[in-house]
Amino acid sequence: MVRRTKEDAMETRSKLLDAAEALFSEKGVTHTSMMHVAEKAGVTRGAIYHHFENKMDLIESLMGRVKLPIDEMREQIADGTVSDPLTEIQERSKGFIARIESNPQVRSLASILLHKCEYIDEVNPIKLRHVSGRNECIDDFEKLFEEAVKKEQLSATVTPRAAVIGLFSLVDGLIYNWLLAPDYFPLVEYGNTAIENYLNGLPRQP
Amino acid sequence: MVRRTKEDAMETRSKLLDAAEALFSEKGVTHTSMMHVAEKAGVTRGAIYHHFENKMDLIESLMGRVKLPIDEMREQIADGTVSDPLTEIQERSKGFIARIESNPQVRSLASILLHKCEYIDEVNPIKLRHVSGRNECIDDFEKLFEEAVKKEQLSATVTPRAAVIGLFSLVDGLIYNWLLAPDYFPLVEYGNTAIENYLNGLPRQP
DNA sequence: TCTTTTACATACACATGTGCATGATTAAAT
DNA sequence: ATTTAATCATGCACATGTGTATGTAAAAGA
Repeated sequence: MVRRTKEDAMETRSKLLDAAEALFSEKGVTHTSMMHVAEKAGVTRGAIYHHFENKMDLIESLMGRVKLPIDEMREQIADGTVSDPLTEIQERSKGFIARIESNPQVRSLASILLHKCEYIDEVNPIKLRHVSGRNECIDDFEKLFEEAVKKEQLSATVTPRAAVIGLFSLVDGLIYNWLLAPDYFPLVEYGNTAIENYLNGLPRQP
Repeated sequence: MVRRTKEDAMETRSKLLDAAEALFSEKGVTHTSMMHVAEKAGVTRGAIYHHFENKMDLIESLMGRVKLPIDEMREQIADGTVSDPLTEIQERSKGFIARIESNPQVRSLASILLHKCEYIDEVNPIKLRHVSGRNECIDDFEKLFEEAVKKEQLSATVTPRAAVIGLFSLVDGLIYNWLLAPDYFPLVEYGNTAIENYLNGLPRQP
């Protein structure tokens, strides 16, 4: 078979991305060759190099295909100020880990980001994808914490930035460890209580 | 030069391990070849294959050379029961991240474990090194939390295991994010307050 | 209908990495 | 003093991966 219809081409492209996603999250990025991806997708390497420039381009397309939880959060957070910033923070954090557990594709990408690739240098698109939207997201949450202090939900001694870093680290650590061994603990159950405990531990207004 | 003294041999072995450690944490494990290590150590590949069987053996020796913070904690925790388990937990957690920041070699290994290798399968010695002592360490901390409940420092509603998972995830996340961009936040300062906040948020005895 | 372009397959050239076998020289053992 | 064995260096065979150039048949366009 050669030169099928345009819809067929998009389908093979999707199959290639699916194959890459599965193989990357299973065997790691560097341990997966283009031939592995092609075989899994049922085509030859030529098909890959027609749709993508190289492995990096393939990875970028893979990452750009899904909206990660962090991107979704940013969109929701953008629309105006909230009345109860502290519970807003809590709900968004819980929704974050909930999406990791419920959505298999998001889980695969998170696994690739956290466990199946090596952060070698600054120009690594995987690393960029990981930290770019994240830093902006941290800024957004910092504003929420500032609001919480302003509304006297939290003590003025709370450093918003430090509070955000702690919260994000907690969420990251939960996901990191859960993906390492998903049977070891229930992510949403333990994660939700951990988030609650952390937020409850922040100094309140006397 | 060939066949030097036995002390010389141990020195070249050390140089090889040093070179591997530096290169692994800089360029990633899979992107570092045996020739790179040999060149950095000032020898040829033959020297490596004399001292180590293969890359995996080199990695294992690398990991076994230093005592990671988690190993140190386990030793200290073993000697008898403590009077104040909650502050014991807090001090150990703080000491953990403090050692990451202060000891460059520990920091390098942590960077390799968290960012510079791919967890491909179960027999990966790096992954084993990472999770083996860890699970036992979790068990130890679980006992400390049980003690804290028994001594009525914490409410009986606290699930010790969930509390440990949360604490470890927080510490892991802090280290993970800090190693990703050390200039982004002060690890010990933010980390200590985050740990305090988390522990303060655990339900207390009324 | 004819031409052009697309969507791949095939094949080649090249680079890189590994494992091992062998060689050379001297420390260590006898 | 002689033999043995350790410490590397050197070189070969092999495998794997990449990028690209070229071929091909059908879809798209004119």
